[in-house]
Amino acid sequence: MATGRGQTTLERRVYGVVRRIPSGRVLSYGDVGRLVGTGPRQVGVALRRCPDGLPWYRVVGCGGVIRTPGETADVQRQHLMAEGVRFRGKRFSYAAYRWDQSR
DNA sequence: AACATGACCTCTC
DNA sequence: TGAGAGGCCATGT
Repeated sequence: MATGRGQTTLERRVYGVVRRIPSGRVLSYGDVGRLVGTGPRQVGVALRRCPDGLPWYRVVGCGGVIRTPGETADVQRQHLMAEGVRFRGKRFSYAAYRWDQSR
């Protein structure tokens, strides 16, 4: 059921941050949560809404791991590789591709 | 108002 | 290095 508003304030904040992630860069659920002032799980719930045009695939699990369930995981990996992320098996170096806002 | 759920994270063995 | 258990906290019922 809709709550009246299409999305909550928290969701809008999450989307706002995710939208700012540049191509070829990634951010973990935990980091996004830090930025918007909430926990990692809430970020996952928010991204599950997945609005059109949102680069949701640039949000990954800690340590450069795809935490997305089902076939969506493959889609995400394809998107990331297309932006230059080089996977090492099923993981990639999160430290190397992490979006550093200060730069 | 209370309970169950979840695209997570961190600590321990 | 890898696997398991606990903790968190907003959302939906």
